[in-house]
Amino acid sequence: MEVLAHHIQKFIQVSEEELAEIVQYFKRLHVSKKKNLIVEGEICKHIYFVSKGLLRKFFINDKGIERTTEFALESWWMMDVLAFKHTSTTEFHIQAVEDCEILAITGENYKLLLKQHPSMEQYFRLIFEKAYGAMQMRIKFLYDFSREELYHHFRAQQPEFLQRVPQYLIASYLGFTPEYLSEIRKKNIS
Amino acid sequence: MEVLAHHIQKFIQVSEEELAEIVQYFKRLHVSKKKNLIVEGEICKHIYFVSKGLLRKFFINDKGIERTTEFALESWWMMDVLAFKHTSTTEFHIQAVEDCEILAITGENYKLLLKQHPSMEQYFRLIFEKAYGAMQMRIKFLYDFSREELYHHFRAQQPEFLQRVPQYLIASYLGFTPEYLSEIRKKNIS
DNA sequence: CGGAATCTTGAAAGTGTTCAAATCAAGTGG
DNA sequence: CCACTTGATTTGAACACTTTCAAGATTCCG
Repeated sequence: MEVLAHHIQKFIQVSEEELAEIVQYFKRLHVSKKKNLIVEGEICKHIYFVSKGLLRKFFINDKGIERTTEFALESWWMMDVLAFKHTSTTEFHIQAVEDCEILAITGENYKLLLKQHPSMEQYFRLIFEKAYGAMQMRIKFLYDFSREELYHHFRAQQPEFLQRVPQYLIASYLGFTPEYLSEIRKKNIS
Repeated sequence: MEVLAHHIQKFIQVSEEELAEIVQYFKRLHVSKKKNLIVEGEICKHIYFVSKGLLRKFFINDKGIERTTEFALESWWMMDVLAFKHTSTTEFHIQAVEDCEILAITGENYKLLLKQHPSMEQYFRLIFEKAYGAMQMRIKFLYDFSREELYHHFRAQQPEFLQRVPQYLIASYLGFTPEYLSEIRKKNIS
């Protein structure tokens, strides 16, 4: 819970007492490597905060191939926002890449939390502003770079993932095949 | 201003009096076709609400080609969130595709508005939630579909744009060349 | 040690781009 | 209202980037 509490304090001013109340809306989950928090077709009842470990979000296309759309590590939020907002079925899987400690909050508790603690409106406004901003830049990169350039950019900007995530998931995230990643790496034996 | 007022009321409960105060934080702009609201390299001082017309956001890549990353029509917000948050230079241009009526708010007024009218925290939290959700789905489509499929999907989901936006901008938005769009269209003379 | 999962290799096939030129459409000034 | 100029769309051939498939090499884990 301390990781979340600390994260909230980075964004808004809130007393220790209120913070103690806030974190009680969350429940703690342990998820071991390769286990799913939610799978395609299920009603999306929670959003997740990573206090330890690394999650990925992916879907399976009509050829049966997994495409990873997001990673989340410590202090990142992970969710299917739209499915959560509407309490509808998700098209995604959320899976642990490493053993994880997760804080989860249900839709009901989310609404209650925002009602009882209006300063959390500001916290989530800031979180979503930031997440939206990151997505706008991500779209730009997807439009600007070739697959090979995406790899070099990812490698330069987020080297921690290369340490913690197997190659075939990196390829899945960058939108190409493991074979092609292998080829790119061969060219840059540096 | 009515368009914005109406939009706010769709998301939060707010009295007519407060609404009247809220809209005063915005200034009204007329932007004629092909004119820019902001260009690459400028400090991003505003976010924009489209009350009439159609905007696009684009950048220019190293080959000098424009890539359109977003469109916005009536009642949509348009912004470079990150540059706005940090009052930094933007990498984007925001341009009118048609003659537009725009409501703009500065960073200072945005902060003031949120401070004076806390219910606007909720409004923007909901706006960003939704925008973030839309982006998550957009990323999924970009990962899931070929360029040709993206066109068919766009055509099916947002036909109003095909009416209002020239083909070369559609191509620019879908991430391919006008020539290729032409080829796709030829195959589907239906 | 053995088996499964991951990573690499290379050739053939596909998807989308580039370039140059032709056609079509639209707005402007006379 | 026509003629002209510019902007937008189409065509086709050659090329580049990325995938597919099938196989082999390597690493990880029980």
